[in-house]
This record gives sequence, C-alpha cells and structure tokens, in this order.
Amino acid sequence: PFQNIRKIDGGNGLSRFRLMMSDGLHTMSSFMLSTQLNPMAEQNQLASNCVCMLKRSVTNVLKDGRRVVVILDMDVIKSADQMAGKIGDPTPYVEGESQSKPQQNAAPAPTVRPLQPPNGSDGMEINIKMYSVFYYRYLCIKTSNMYINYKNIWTVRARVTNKSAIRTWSNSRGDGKLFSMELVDESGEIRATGFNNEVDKFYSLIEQGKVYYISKGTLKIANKQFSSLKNDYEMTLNGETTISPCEDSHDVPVVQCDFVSIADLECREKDTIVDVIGVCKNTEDVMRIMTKNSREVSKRNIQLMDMSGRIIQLTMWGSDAETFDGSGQPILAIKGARLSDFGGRSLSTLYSSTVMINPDIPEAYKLRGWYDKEGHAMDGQSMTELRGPGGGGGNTNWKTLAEVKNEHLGHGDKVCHPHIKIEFPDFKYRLMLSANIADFGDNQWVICFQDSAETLLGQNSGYLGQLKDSNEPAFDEVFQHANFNTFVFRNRVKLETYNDESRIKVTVVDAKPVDHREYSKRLIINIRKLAAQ
DNA sequence: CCCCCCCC
Repeated sequence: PFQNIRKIDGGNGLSRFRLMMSDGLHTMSSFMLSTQLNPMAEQNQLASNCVCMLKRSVTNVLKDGRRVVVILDMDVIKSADQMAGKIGDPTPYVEGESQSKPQQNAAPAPTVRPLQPPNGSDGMEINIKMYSVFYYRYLCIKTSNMYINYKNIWTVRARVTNKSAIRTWSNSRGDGKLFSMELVDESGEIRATGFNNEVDKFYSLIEQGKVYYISKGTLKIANKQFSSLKNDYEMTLNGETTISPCEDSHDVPVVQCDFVSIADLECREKDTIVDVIGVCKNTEDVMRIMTKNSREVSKRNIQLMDMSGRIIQLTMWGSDAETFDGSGQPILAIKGARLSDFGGRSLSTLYSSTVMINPDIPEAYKLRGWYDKEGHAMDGQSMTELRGPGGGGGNTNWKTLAEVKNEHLGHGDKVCHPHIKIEFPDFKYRLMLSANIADFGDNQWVICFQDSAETLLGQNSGYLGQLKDSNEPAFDEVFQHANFNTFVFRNRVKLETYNDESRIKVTVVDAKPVDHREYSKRLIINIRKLAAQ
C-alpha cells in the first residue's frame, strides 16, 4: 500500500507516532508506529508523501468499533523527494462504505482483519494485542474517561518464554513472595509479575514454552535496569487477572532475541543486559565457589565465539553450570546476559537469563554453518583477558623465557630497586598497611602507617621486616592472624579527586584495643538517650 | 509490592 504521512503525535514520556496513510483511494489516520520503528519517524524518513510498504502489522478494534493498525515492520520504498506530491485524491476511509470495485492501477486497500469480540457475559472483553494495551495508555493521557473505560479490558495471547522460580522477600516495606515470567507474541514481548495470592493462583498453572490467554492486569512503566525486554511497560497480575491455556498456538513466536555481535560488546556499557549468540569454543570444568554471603554455588566458564571472530567468556551459574555439556561445541543463545568489565569484557548469566542450547532459530543455523566451514579453524581474538591457570585468551602475550631476556622486557622506564640493605646497613623498616575495617553497617578501606599498622598486626616493623626476609610463610601468617580483631579507630577522612573521580580517602590516625568498660558506658548513655525520646 | 544475580 502507498502511504501518505499527515500527522505525527508524540505520547507522554515514551514517544508514539501516529500516521495517516493513503492507498490512493482512501486515507486512514489510525496507524500507530510500534516503538521499535520510532527511529524511522525521528530520523525524518517518514516525510509526507513518501511511499511505504507495510511488511507486518496487527489490526485491533477498539470498543467503539474504530480500528487501529499497529505497524510492526515497514520499508520506505520511495522517499518523498522522489514523489511528485500525493497520489490520487483520497477520501477518508469509512467502514463498510468502500465495497466499490477497485480502480485500475490503484493499490488494494489495507487489509484489516477485525478480531471478533468473544461472547463474554458482560460483553466487555475484546481481544487485542500488546501494542494496543499501550495505545490505551496513550489515550489515557488525553482523556481520563477513555482510560477508565479501557483500562483492564484486554487480553493477550502470548507464549511464556521464561518463568522464574518463586522468590520471597522481606524488607522495610513488608514481605511476600513473587514470580515473574516473560511473554512473547507477534508484536513484542513483556514481563509479567505475580505476587502472593497470584503466586498461589497461577504459578503451578504456567508452563514455560506454552501459550496462554492472559486477561486483565496492571500495567506500569518498566525499570530497564532489571530487564532486557524491549518494552517500556511491564504487567502485574492482580485479583482481576485470568489466565487460561491456549491449545492452538503454533503461530505464536517462540522467543524474541536482539543479538549483539560479540565484537560490538566492546563498546557497550558495563552492566547492560544483552542477548548474545555464539559457538561454545571452549568449556571449563564446573566448580563450586563460596559467595561473599557464604553461600556455595556452582559456576562454569565457557568461551563463546561468533562470526565477528571475537571470543568472550561467559560465566554460567547454578544448575545451568552443572548440567551444561560443551561437547560437540554447541551453539548457545543467551537472552538477557549481563555484560561485565571483568578481564576487559565478559558475560554472566542472571537468574532471569534464558540459556538456549542449539536453539531452533535461523541465527543458530547460520552460525553452525559458518563455524563448521571456517570458524573452527580460527583462533579468534578474546575480549576477556584472563589471568592465571586455565586462562587461554586469544590475545595473551605468550613469551618463552629466552624471549623475555633477549627482548629486554621491563628494561624501559621502570627502575629496579637498588639493594638498600647493602648500601645502608642502618636502615629502619616502616609500615604502610592497607586494611578493610567493618562495623555492623558498612565497611571501608583504610590506610594505616607505622604505629597503627603495628597495633593491627600485633608485631613491630623491625621484626616483620626480618620475618619477610627469613620466613615468608610466617610473615604471611601474621597478616592472617590480624583479621577479625576489634579495635577502636580514630580516622581522618579526606575527599580526593583523581582523574575526575572523587572518593574519600580514610587514614587511620590511631587504633586502640577496645576498652570494654568505656565502651559499655557509652552504650548505656546511648540507650538512656533513646529511652528518653 | 521484587530488582537477589554470586567468583576471579
């Protein structure tokens, strides 16, 4: 169909573009551009009278019978300056009035497939797609009445592509339990969360991979920090929500990924959540590690490579790590992995990540073909600089011992320390100690000099210096022994700015053993103060 | 109303 843009409206907060289109015979102004096509409008590709081809759209019927066509995919096939104004003399399209035979040379009218309202008892429910949900939101900005009419009157038919475990929380605002799931239909994706009663009601009903009709729920603005889903909203299941399985569901997409090439991860911001697909080029053994909260967890590192020829390390956790089998170098697609700056660039799965092994998607077949044909012979360049054993990053600067000598590595500006102890027999050892101290609420890195360092370590500097030279394990033992002892610290705090970054620097002025008598007195005074309030 | 996401 031809298109003729007449009008563009911006929504509130998120921009929504509304277009008037013409097929040469009629105009219709209720076309909505789906948000992923916003750049077309923002970059002025949609100038009046340009000709567009609608490749994918969904049509929804509002309660009052008006149609809204949501454009999901569209190409500009002739720009406005290639056109001599508008085509024909189109008149506004009125429902049921356009049964006249099509004119020659005129493109067919846009196909509209109204969705039939189900025979619901109250006649209130209509089937609409996700984008229409947002269209109602958009309307509510204009007229609150409409919002009241339309709110909670929607049904989505969507596939559950990811379902979380049930999690409990407890904080100052209360406690409870929740689960969340990710939903996909032909128009997009959205996250839905159920709390407490809704967990009991729906959790066991929902099966990952299956399709459901979900009616009524609360929509709210999504916090992008916690989700990679391409949607500005998310859904909360509420007391009004109904969920029922949909049996005939082959037409509902399986999963929607927006894969970022591994090479492009270089310039992405740390902590962003991305979808990545790659060949598992190398698999490390699973290992058990202890978290900072003294929880034991399994982890496994693998190296992923894609057609950019770059490799990145992915860390998987828990059962994903335990059950993963890297033999045969499978294709891995991860929806919602977190980009970290460890080792330069690396990836980690989250609780919310979907890990797909040899997924049945075109990108996976393409990658498999490429890898089997040529990729397997490539070394590849790693984005993750790995240290220590097991590292094998592609850009490790390998040297033989002879090369290190012959190339005079390290002979540049860096000066080796002279042998002070030979040259100055009467020297004194001084201490500079970096330590992490913690109270009940927080912790802080501090720097200690001679006296306070000796107090913390429980040894004088001269003895420690000798020990370092004569018995290194015993020297190390002193530092281990110093951990988890309690002192009263008097500190100096100063804001320091380095490379445009400000941080407080804390220097210990003195550290004393705890005088429990004094400390108890202070506690009693504090308790009295609190009791008097 | 959650938002924990681990280790080097």
